[in-house]
Amino acid sequence: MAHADLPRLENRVTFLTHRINARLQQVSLPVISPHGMDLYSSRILFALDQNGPMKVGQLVELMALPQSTISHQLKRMEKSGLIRRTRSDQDNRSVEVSQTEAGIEVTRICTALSDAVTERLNAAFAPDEMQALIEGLNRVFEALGDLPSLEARCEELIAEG
Amino acid sequence: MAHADLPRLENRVTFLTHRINARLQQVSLPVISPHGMDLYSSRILFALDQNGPMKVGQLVELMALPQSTISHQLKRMEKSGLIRRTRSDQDNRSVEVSQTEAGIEVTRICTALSDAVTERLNAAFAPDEMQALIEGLNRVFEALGDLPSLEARCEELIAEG
DNA sequence: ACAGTATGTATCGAATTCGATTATATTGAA
DNA sequence: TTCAATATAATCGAATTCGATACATACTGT
Repeated sequence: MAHADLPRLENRVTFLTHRINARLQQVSLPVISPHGMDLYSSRILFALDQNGPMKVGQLVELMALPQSTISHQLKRMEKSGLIRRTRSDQDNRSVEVSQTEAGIEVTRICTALSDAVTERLNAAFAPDEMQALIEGLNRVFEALGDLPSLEARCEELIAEG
Repeated sequence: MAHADLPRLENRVTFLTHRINARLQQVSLPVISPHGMDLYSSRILFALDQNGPMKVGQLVELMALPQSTISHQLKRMEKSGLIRRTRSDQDNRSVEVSQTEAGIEVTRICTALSDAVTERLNAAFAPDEMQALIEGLNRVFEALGDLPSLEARCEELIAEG
């Protein structure tokens, strides 16, 4: 419970993931921004390519981003001709998102980028290490899931001083 | 080399780190935004508290963000009275950043938040697992370091089709 | 000395993010 | 059937991000 056994900033998982994302951004933008893409839109295309058409809500869930952020991304992607948005027949509230021909073409870039990164990381880890890392990251994501109790604990720590 | 052995989006390290960051944002903002903080400024305060005064360039390095982003953050943090910026005596080009009294006070919130998250994650992992995870993430960060060759490999993959 | 280059930050402007709100469609209950 | 509650996505507006550029100081070789 003492403070002393808590790690320094550079050894905290969430700080490390921040740095990884920040650096990935620097690697990725030069490759994909010439095609009018960024990391978010790139992942959306990747997901559509992998899963087929998806509802907006599913993309929000997958990306774990605010709904308005996804909505804006999709609007831009539609405007630049990468995706189509069509209201579902079953439920007219929801919207189905699918790649256009142009989108499929651009997805090749996104896939290549992600594959290049994945190759690079696979080269830096033994297969079982990589597997453990992926499982660990999934567990981290899950552990962040119960937000209310985490906030509560936080208030507690603040009160403790 | 075949395509088939590359993992799905949900099992790629960089996508997992993205989701972790996105979810962390959702956990954190309710706690710190009432105090005028966000994750970036929170980490900057944490770093200053841990390391003492730092130069702007050191913060850029640590945070792995664009220099202009850090500069803007610091400007806002100075404006809201959390930090001081003073030009270095040794080198008048560089600027030393340090916490103010108010900044030290707010740091308690930032630390509590980070500690609450760290506690939560420590509870979800055995100590050696956590250690392996941290080392793995550091290795991921390093592996993303050699940007030119990564970009080159990417172009190669695009060309291959 | 001093031109040329390198280094360290700040600023500018366009694009993006995101909480709050609005718009629309569906469901359920009286 | 009617209408309140819920579900889904788009829009609005303020704040943030970030590449490009400007600016100021330090270094270097001649």
